This record gives sequence, C-alpha cells and structure tokens, in this order.
Amino acid sequence: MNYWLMKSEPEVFGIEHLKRMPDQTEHWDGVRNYQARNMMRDQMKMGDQVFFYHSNCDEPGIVGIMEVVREGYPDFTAFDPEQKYYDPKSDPDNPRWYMVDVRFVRDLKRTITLKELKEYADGPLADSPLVRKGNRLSIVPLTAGQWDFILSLE
DNA sequence: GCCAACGTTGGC
DNA sequence: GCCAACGTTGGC
Repeated sequence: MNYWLMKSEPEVFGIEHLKRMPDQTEHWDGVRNYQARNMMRDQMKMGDQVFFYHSNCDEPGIVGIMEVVREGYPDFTAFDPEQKYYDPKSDPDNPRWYMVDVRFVRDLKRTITLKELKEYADGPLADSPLVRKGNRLSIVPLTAGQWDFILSLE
C-alpha cells in the first residue's frame, strides 16, 4: 500500500465536488506534469490512500482522504479540443497524459493546514516536498510514517 | 495581485 | 545539449 497527497483548487474541484459525484468517484484529470504523470501511470495502485489537499485558497491544507479505485489509464480530456486540458501533442495511440480514479473515503475532522505542516519541516516531515518552499508538485508521495504522523495531528 | 520557484520550449 | 525566455503553480 502506498500513500499520496493530491492537490486541487477547491474553486475548480474540491472535496465537496468529489462527494457529489456518482459513487463519490471521479477521474483525476488535467495533470500536465511529467513527474506527476509518472506516479499516476506507474506507481499508484488500487487501494492506495490519498490525502485531498486544497491549494490556491484561503486556507491551503489537507481536508480529507480518498482512495485509488482505478489505476493509471490515458487522460482522455487531453484528446478533446473542446476540453480545457486539451493537449494536441497527446495522441490516443500514444497518450502523453495519464490519470487515476479516486473515491471519497472521509473528511478530516478539521483542516490540517500547510502552515501547521510546515512546523514539522525539520522533524517528521523533513525531506517531504510538501513542506519545501516553491513546491509545485501536484502529487506528492508520502511514506507510511509521514502519513501516520499527519493523521495524528487531526 | 505579486512574485519566487521551477518546468517547458525552442533557438542556436 | 545548453540556456534564455516564457508560462504556470501556488503561497502569501
């Protein structure tokens, strides 16, 4: 079992949106970064646990938990010129971008803010890109230890 | 809205 | 293959 954190802007697609989807499941489309793409395509497995992180908002932080219910497959939104995430360089025969499906598991009892997480940047969360300045990775891998530590803050 | 960080693009 | 220019992310 692997542990992850995935970022999304709550105005665009927040945890409230996920909860309202059929089966509380949605494909995590629109990732256009190779590192994040590789993680979704190669490393994320059924049942992996994922923190839902709200970015670019008043209170950036972790708001809930979801799990991977479908492993990496081509991000079809890249093929459609009508779509916001259209990428003419991604071909259905040779897809450039991948995504996974995630299902809502539960809300956290409270938001664990980035501000709070940064207090542990020299401790339990050292080495995590999550608390590194200028981190732009939209998907962050976590160790089991980091996952447990963050949950213990709840 | 600003701007630091950093990924991507494209000329050479 | 280098690197300057440019675009995007995301905290503040």
